[in-house]
Amino acid sequence: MRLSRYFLPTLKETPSDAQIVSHRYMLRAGMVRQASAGIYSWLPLGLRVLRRIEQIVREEQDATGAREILMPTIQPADLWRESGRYDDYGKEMLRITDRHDRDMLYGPTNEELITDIVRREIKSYRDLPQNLYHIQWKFRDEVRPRFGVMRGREFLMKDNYSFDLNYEGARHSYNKMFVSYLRTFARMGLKAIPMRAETGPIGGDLSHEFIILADTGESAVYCHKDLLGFDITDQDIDFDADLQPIVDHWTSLYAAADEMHDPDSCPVAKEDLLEARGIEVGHIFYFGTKYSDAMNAKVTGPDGNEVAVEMGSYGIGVSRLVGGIIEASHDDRGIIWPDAVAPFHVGLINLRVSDDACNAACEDMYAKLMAAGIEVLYDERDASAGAKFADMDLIGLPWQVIVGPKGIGAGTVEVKRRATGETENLSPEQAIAKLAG
RNA sequence: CGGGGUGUAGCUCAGCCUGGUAGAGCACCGGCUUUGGGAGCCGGGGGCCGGAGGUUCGAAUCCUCUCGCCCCGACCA
Repeated sequence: MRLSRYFLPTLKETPSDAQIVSHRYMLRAGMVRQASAGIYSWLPLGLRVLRRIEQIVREEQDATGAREILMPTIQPADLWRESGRYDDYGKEMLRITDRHDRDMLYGPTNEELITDIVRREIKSYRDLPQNLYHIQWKFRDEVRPRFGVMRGREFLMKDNYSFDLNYEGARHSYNKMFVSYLRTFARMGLKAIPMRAETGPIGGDLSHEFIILADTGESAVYCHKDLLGFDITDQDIDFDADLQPIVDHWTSLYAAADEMHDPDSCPVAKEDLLEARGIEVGHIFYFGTKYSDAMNAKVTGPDGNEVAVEMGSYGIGVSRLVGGIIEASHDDRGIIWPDAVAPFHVGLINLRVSDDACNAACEDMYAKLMAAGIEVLYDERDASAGAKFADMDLIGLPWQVIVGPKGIGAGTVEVKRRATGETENLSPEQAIAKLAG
């Protein structure tokens, strides 16, 4: 992509209403613009990151056997009256009336809709288990939106819902998501720690929040420091196998969010206890037959009797992750994208567009990088070197290739790793080989 | 929803206390010169000072009401 033909409105100065670092950088890097409190438009660079994250989530969901659907943003109020939540939800739910004076709402979540779909179509235990997900915009009319996209009113969320015949099946569905979430966040370059969460009226041990650590996290978290060394990426997972050992391993060490932590009864020795700030990026829980009972979602079991299906629901805050990743990965010059979610792999900087040799070298490099399947953002604007360096550091692409008259004379280009600042002078061929590898 | 703050050019802000008809830097447009970490000079465009009402000869400035946005708390993916 040629930068002069892209839409990347970067800001040199920090907009005054952005306080935390991810919000400031998302505005400055031209990723989003605010439409209203907690509601954002996504500009090209931000959208690319959002799509990257979404795709990783999608692939990891598919790998578990979950199936993607797409439910609407606007839902009829009647379904929520069935479950009893229309009155319970309060002002967080955005209520709308259509032209026929029917009560509608902008969905804050989708248990009612999915339960309605499943109860119509799933009649026999033979049709179970089932796990359906979608990635869709939600709206919760937060009293106080803040932190940019991390606590918006409108947000993109992956949510899915599992349906099983019995508790054992539901538990396996839950474990699948538990393991899947570990893999999903690890692929994004994040260290996410599962923590016991409040389970509400159902009780039991089947609710976990997945929290990434960042100094600016919104809540305090406490965990055994050895948890940071756990790794899920070094093993192949068979989602049909018993996943309980993996879950047991990850839950063997203490980890608790603020509201679940009691310093007096904490089993971890002080020197082993990590106190940090965290951002919740995922939440999974089992809720049994809460909705299937209320909404009459039953199947005929092997014994010929009807039973309410066992359900669980699982959420990942896709748009929140964009901010969360920045919180976890930045420096004082800008964003440092993990490779897996970076909007482009390489930023190519032409330091002197008025120089024929420099242009020719850049054009050649640009064409060859693209031919190698590498996503490149090519800064061929007629701007000062300093401005280009500053913008490229700000938008945080993993690699920079800097082409200027100095290097051209020596037959080299400069390859810089954004995260470390390390640079190497390489021939164009060596540079391409390095970036492709 | 309680408490606090803020609204002046695209952005960051000054001017307000002590009323006299709007400014700076950056950005933008034109020209020339520059060119390895947000360049220089010259010229230019852009603002019903969030909105409504009031006081006054006169309001960005004082008063009242209202709306937006931000921060702290309670609440939350």
